[in-house]
Amino acid sequence: MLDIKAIRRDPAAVAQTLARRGMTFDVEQFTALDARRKQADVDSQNLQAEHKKASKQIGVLVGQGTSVEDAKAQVKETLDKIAAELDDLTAQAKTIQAEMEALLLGTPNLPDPDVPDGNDESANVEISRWGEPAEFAFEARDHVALGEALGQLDSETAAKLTGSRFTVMYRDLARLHRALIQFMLNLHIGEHGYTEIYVPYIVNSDSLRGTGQLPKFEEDLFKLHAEHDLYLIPTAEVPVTNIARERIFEAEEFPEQGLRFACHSPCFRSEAGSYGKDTRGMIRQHQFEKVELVQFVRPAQSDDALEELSGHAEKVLQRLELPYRKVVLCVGDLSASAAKTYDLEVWLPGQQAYREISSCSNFRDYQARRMQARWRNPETGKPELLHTLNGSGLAIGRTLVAILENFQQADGSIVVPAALAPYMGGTERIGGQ
RNA sequence: GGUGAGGUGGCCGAGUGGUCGAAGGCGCACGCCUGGAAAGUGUGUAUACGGCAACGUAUCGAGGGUUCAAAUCCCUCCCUCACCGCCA
Repeated sequence: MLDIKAIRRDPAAVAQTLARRGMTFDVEQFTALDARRKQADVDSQNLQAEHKKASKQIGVLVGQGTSVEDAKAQVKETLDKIAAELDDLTAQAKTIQAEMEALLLGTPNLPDPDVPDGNDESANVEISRWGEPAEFAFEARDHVALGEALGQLDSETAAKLTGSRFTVMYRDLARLHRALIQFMLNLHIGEHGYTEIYVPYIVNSDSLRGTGQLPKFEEDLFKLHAEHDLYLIPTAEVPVTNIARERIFEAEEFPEQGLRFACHSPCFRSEAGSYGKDTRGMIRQHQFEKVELVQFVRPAQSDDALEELSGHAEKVLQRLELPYRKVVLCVGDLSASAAKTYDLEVWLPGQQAYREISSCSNFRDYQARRMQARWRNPETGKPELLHTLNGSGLAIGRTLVAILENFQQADGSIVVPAALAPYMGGTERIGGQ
């Protein structure tokens, strides 16, 4: 949610910045609505004050010994006059208030000035590359062919159990999948200063509103058939970020470098609107695992924090010896809540392409304002909105895909990256022998 | 799942219809006292919105209702605790 005060200060500038996203922010509509809101507020509040005063007068009179009936009679005329208008005015004020709320909730974040223009991913700008895509002396296969040949990747059985876009894994592949989770968590908590956290995988609608999945993107979520609004999490970002919701961190519990949480969780996405996309293999599933990094930082720190956080995700790829590139998303590819996003794209020999494996974003105070996530600034003594960031560090399924494809051998076996050795119980190669 | 008791300010806790945004205490801040400290003592101490300000409005788990007036009464829901039942 944007700061309504900032919009008031310079609505044209806000409209101009949002126009970069291809979004029309109607300044006149906003200004008019805001003026109506304020007028309705003032009017109803004044009337309420009068009403309250008259009511209290009854109390005072009764306290002085007047009978209740007599006291009522004395102020009846005033009260009747007020009552005639009051309901109408407060209802009006509420409606306008709700309109404004809806407008703000539906308005996306302002992209940072250094985010490039563009309509879609083709306009994303590459920042760096790491590693060399391997040259194979044989025809590189994709992860589906490799996994099925090993007899360890089985989408057919998953389709029987549930449906499309699910996977069953066996033996070393299942273990490799688990090893990746352990490896990533240990790296982030051991070397990058993150606190490990475990959270619910089912959240309420307040949490989803806080991080921005609601109200606009309900169709991407799995909603539970329950009396109250409960959803499967689409990412650990939701529960982890929301631990700060409606909370004020005191300065001593909010260190200079901010709060960092690393969380492994399954993620559930309906993938509505992605029919036909990535239908083969494990790239786009309804259920996948991810290690998520979430940071709460002081506003002055969030620029640096994004660089650091994306660096933490990069470190995972480097340790796993997976070639990748880093891109900054253009405005058109930026999610609604984000001010700036780096994507890490890993090289997939099976597709001869770089594919997204991590997305690291600075949300500035956009999520924090929705959540009322604050810290007490010792300089002012006042609660102030903090900044939130998150990034995948990394998506497990896609990392598994990358390992299969990048470490494949001529005989179809897979060499296990050295970094995973401690987690694989001595297995250095999957398949072959 | 059943039964019972509860949810009030940073914390504890009083308040069962009327000058209650809320007694009292703790904590915290500042001052006095002191050579310094402790003790003592005085003052202050929630958040949001509107207003230059005085101040106004809202918030006593959430939502709805009754009433001139609700922390207080009624309804629905959520949560916590205790006991019982069931259970990975």
